[in-house]
Amino acid sequence: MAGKPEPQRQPRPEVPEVVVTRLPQYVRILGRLEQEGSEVVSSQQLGEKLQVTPAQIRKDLSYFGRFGKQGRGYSVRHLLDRLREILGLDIHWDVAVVGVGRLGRAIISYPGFTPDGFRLIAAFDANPEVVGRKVGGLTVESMEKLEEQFRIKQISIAIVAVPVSHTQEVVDLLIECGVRAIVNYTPTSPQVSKGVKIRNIDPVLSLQSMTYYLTDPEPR
Amino acid sequence: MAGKPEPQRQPRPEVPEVVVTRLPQYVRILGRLEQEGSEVVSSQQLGEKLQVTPAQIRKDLSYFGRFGKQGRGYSVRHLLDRLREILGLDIHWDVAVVGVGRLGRAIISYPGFTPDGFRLIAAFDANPEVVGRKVGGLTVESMEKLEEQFRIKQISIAIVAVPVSHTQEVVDLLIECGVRAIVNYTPTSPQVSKGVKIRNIDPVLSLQSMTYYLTDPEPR
DNA sequence: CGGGATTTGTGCCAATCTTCACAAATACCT
DNA sequence: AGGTATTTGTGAAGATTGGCACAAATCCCG
Repeated sequence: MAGKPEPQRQPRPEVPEVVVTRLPQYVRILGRLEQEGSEVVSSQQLGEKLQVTPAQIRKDLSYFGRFGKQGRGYSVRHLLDRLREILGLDIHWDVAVVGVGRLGRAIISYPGFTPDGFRLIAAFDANPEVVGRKVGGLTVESMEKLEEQFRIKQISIAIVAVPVSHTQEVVDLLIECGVRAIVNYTPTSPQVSKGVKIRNIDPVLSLQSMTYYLTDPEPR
Repeated sequence: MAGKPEPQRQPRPEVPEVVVTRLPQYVRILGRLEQEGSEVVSSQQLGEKLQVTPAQIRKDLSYFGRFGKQGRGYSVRHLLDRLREILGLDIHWDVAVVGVGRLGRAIISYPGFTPDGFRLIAAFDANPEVVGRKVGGLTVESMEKLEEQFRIKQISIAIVAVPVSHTQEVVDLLIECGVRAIVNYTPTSPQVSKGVKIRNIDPVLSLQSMTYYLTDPEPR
């Protein structure tokens, strides 16, 4: 009756969010190390590449298990596999873009954006002049189709690049359609219900916070 | 001898970096409030718009002075002016882009990127086929011209969008040329010397950390 | 095969950051 | 004018996060 055993995911310990945000960085470095042919790496070496203390890396990893070997370090291949599994990067994710203005088009067209494991499968826009156009291999659909498409295709990740004035409204709609993860490119911080994750990509805020230090006489 | 009095900047208290990163968000909201015609706002109201506790806002502001009035709140206009001053947003900043590939072009062409007070004034690329081309009103210059241009024009902010393999090298060069603030669009975390600020814009990391929660049975 | 060198995982402490809670000041209402 | 309702600024408590330092395990070399 029961099919092949599901890839058994570990039960979830209580993990601080900061820790989770660091894991993809570890994955990235480990990926590069693997490509370079490294088989083993220590928390020391990893820390140097990431500007993080070795203790932090070990502590972070310890939330999920014991992956290293004393006196030796971590198997690059093994740790990479485990971390991908933990992050859910071992399965494929479908992603849709909402808002196909200048910014949306740039996101869709930029090849480096969708990393392994993510696939852009739909794009939506409210502007009738944009609907129907092909952008980077995708045909832009109307907002009316959004709900149906998200439900049919079970899309749980959305990228939002609509005008500021419509952001909250669109975010609400997406959540309503079952989306649980949103990358928000608009210069706003939309409110999301519990259980929904949102990440704001906001280069302007970055710029504006750095100028604080530029006006400072003494370097910090 | 002495010219007109310099706009006297306050002496700098010891301010946690997280606080500084929140200030631009306050500025943004205050800007919108001002446009809407609000004259006064309380930490309570500000907090609701930003999903932050009122206490945090008051504490953040208290690092820089006393801007509010008990029983009333903050003058939108006045607080906005003070924060802009504190962040150095009351003066103009010249910015240059290094790396004019797909991503660099998108950044340069996207009108929403450069907010008030920032101006893109130069672009550089190593590829001879790109050098000399016009992109969004800028003529791309060769990397050989970079040092001279940065020094002559006293550019202290750079946006980096070069290939991963050249990132550290370019960052080192920029710092050498006097740059003290860098917005890095490459998927790496370059090392910078003390006194130099860098902000990494890395949507892929955002995506990859959210999937952790998507694989979780219980919503967090 | 034995001893020194590495390196992990973690208990514990330190540092940082957030929130509480309240006195003091102001506004508003009757 | 007096009394109630707001709202700030902040000291202190609380929560979170980061780092030290060491026992235990493993490796490596002669």
